[in-house]
Order: sequence, then structure tokens, then C-alpha cells
Amino acid sequence: MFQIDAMSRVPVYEQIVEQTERFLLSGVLAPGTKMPSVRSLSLDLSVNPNTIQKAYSELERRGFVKPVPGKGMFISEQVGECLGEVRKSKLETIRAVLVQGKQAGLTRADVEQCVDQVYRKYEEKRDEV
Amino acid sequence: MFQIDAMSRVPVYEQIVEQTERFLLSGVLAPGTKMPSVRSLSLDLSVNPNTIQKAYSELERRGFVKPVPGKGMFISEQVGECLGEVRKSKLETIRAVLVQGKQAGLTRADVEQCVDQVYRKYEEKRDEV
Amino acid sequence: MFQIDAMSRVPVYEQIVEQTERFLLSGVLAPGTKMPSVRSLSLDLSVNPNTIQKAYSELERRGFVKPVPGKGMFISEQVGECLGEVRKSKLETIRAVLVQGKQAGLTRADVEQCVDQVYRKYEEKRDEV
Amino acid sequence: MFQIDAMSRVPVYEQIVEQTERFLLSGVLAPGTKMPSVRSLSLDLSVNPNTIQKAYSELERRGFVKPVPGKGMFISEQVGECLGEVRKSKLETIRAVLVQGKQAGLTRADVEQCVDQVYRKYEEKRDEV
DNA sequence: GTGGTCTAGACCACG
DNA sequence: GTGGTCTAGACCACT
Repeated sequence: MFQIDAMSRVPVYEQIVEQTERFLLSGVLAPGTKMPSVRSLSLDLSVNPNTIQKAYSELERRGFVKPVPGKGMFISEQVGECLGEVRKSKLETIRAVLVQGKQAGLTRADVEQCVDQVYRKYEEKRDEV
Repeated sequence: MFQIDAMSRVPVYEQIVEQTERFLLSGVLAPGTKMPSVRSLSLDLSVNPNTIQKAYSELERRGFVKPVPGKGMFISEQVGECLGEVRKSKLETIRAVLVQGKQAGLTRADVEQCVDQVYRKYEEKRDEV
Repeated sequence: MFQIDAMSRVPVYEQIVEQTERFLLSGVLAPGTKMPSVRSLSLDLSVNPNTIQKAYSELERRGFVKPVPGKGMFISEQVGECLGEVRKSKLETIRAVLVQGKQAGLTRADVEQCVDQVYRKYEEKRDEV
Repeated sequence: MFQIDAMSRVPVYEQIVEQTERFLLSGVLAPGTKMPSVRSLSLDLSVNPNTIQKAYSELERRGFVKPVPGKGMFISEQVGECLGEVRKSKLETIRAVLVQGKQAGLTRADVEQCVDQVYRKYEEKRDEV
């Protein structure tokens, strides 16, 4: 389920958080779903249990998952409310990067072309994701 | 000239590199200009000389500045050639965050509106800067 | 493993970089191999950790090694691609010193004899190494 | 007469020494010739007098020039003896670089080809120098 | 004065 | 344990 790139500079725990977030946004993980236990995921990914624990703590902090004592971690029922926040922050990131690009001398046309490339027709889009 | 945010998670030396890059892109720093000496900038920013040195080394590595023995650091005459690369990488960054945003469920309209905000008419832009 | 000459004019960190490069070229260090940790090498060579760090940063910049967060420095899997470049630059260096030698009045015979000495038969070569 | 590259990493005083050496080797500067005074050369090259002085001291140390009190610096009459040494050291440098190249995996053929390029026919050689 | 290298020792995030 | 960043202060070569 998760794909860890040990050579990447982004921390392993953050890779797990990001991928979980992506699964939530795309609906692959629905509220109420049980997350794998720390131990099992640790074995699956060949990653230190501490690292998994850290990822789960971060997910809990963001309101994505809720621990059920004695049962495990579950996708929070209120996860939908958080996803709006996530999208808003993504938009903020985009805005920041655009401002940087503009300061670097990128024209509106450059950016529009880039947007075009990303939001192209559905048929071509499907295999990209 | 430089603005250092000591609380930021991005390293001080990288902040200096980025800001220098921005000055170059906006034309504030022209080829042949002398950079502040390691020691003087160190005092100005209340930052250790080693940290400044690291920033300058990175700038030299990227081809933005050249040391003149016993004289100081100077903006490279060939800096123009590097800036194209910088712009290209900025565009790549934009593309990457756009893809992320799209995966997060942002619509093309959302993004277009964001682009509009950044590249809006001059009259409205003025008070932003 | 490494031999540092503290009296040499070539910086310690550069000696480490060069020797590592030599180990890579000769196949002593294969992709995936773990480099000694900054601290341990620092103790081994009686050199400040910062100096080792600088050497490792340079090696990373050249694409020879990759840091794995929390694990250590590892020889890059793509190191083979870089070695071709290294050989090319070595050849350039040779060309440069040959030109200098020629300008200094060295004859082709002088140089050929020198090449002979370096690339002599295996039996004679053995005791040189 | 001298060509100084301020942007070069090799020290200015060393550039002067090297070029003088080259002039001696090629016979442009003959024994007994008077070198320009420190002051005049300093003005000519827009270089600090201390730097010229350092170059001259180095040239004197190597036995290339002799100061004549009240007259100036003159190319030493015994310069011929030194030039043999210079050629010998050049050959040593070549040998060292060849060894490095061999360790880097360069074949004899690679090197021979390089030698060929440098020592090609006279007609083609002329415009290279 | 300049940049470049180095030591000594600290703190941080990551696993 | 790992690498990465930073401070404090030193020495060097070059101009």
C-alpha cells in the first residue's frame, strides 16, 4: 500500500503521512477504516517501528486518524472537515510558488501553459495518476 | 539588504543563497557588483562568518559569484546564462505543486483564480508589493 | 582506509574526496557500500567532524554518495555514470600538462618515454604498486 | 607583455612567475635583459606593487633573475642551468598525472591519442601557440 | 583588508 | 546511532 523511498531526502515518516493524506483525498481510505498496526506496517515497509509511530502521531495531530484503545488506529469520522483545510493549504502553496515564479520573471503565459499541461483532457489524464 | 529569519526551518545559509538569487533575477544585483565581505555581512546579519562562507561557496558553485583573490566576491559576468536555468527549475516546481494540488482535488477554476490573483492588473498589484 | 597528509597544501577535505574518487574508480568502493560515519572517520583520521562533513557534502554534490536519513552515507547506485565524466576530466588534465610541457621544450620522445615508464609490462609494474 | 586574469584562482604573483618562466623557456627573454621596474609593471598591470615584488622575489629565489643594486632586476646569466630543472620538473608533473590517469582506468591508447593531439604536425601546431 | 580551511563543541531532526 | 547546521575563534595565503 505504501511506497517508501529510503534514498529520498524527505523523511520516511513524512512520506507515510503524505501518502495517507493522498489516499484520503482520493477516497481510497474512507472514514472508519482501520489502519495497519504499527508492528505490521513496520515489517511490511522494513521501517523502524518508531518511525511508523511518529507518522501515526502526526496523522492524529492533523485529525486524520483516531486511536481506539485496544483496537488500533482508525480513519477519523470527521476527516472530511480536515480535507478542506488540506486543499486550502495546497492552494496557498501554489500561490506562494507562483509569486516566486513571477518574481523570477515568469510570464503569465508561461504559467498558463503549465496549468494547461497539468489539467489536460481526461483521457490523457487518467494514466498520469 | 538581506533579511534573515532565524526561526525559519530553512537554513540561514540557504536563505542568503535564495535571496541573492532573487536579487539577481530582479536585476538588483548586476554582474561585476561586489558582494559584502564575509566578515562585514557576518556582523550585519549577526551570523557566524562560517555560515556566510557556506552561502558564498554555494553561490560560487552555482556560478552566480566568483572570488577575486584578496579583493572579495563579485557577481559573475556569466550570471545571465545561469538565470535561464533557474527560471526553468522554478517552472518545474510550479508544475509539481500543481500536480499535487490536482491530486488533492483542486479544480482548474481554483488554480486559474489563484493565477489571476498573482498576475492581476497593475493598479491592484501596486499595494501588494 | 584513508591516508591524510596534514602537511600537504591540498586541503584535508579534498584529500578525502580524491581518495574516495580513486577507490570508486578502482572498484574498491562499490555502489551501495556504506561510508564510515562522520564521527567515526573523524576519530580514525584525527580530523574535525566538520572537515569530514565538508568532504562528504562535496562527494554528494558530485553524485558519488547519497545520505540515507538516520542511516549514514552510501555509495550512490548511479555512481557509474559519473565515473565516465571523471575519466574525461583526467584526460583533459593530461592534455593540459602536455601542452605546458611542450611549451617548455619537452620533445615528443621525452613524453613517449614517460608514457612507457607508466604503462610498462606487468612484470615490471608489480613492484611499483 | 604580461596577461593577468584577475578572476583566475591562481594567484596574480604566480601568473607573473609562470609567464616569465614561459618567456625564458621560449627564448623571448634572454639572459641580461632588464625586467620592468616594480612600479612600472604595477601600473601597467593595475596590480598592487606588493604583488609584483612577491613575484620578483619568487623569480629570484628560483635563480631566474638577479637584482642589480640601483639598476633593477635582470635576467640571470646562469638562467640556462635552471631551465633544465624546470623541464625536469615538468616531466615529473606529467608522470604524476599519467599515473593518476592510469589508476582512473585510462588506457595507453587513450593517452597516446592525447599525445598525438598535442604533438601534431608543425603546420597545424603553429596557430595553436 | 579579502576568501578559504580547520578545530572545538553544540543542537537539531531522523531512525 | 546517523547526517546537517551553526557558533566561536583560529590560522593561512593573497592583495
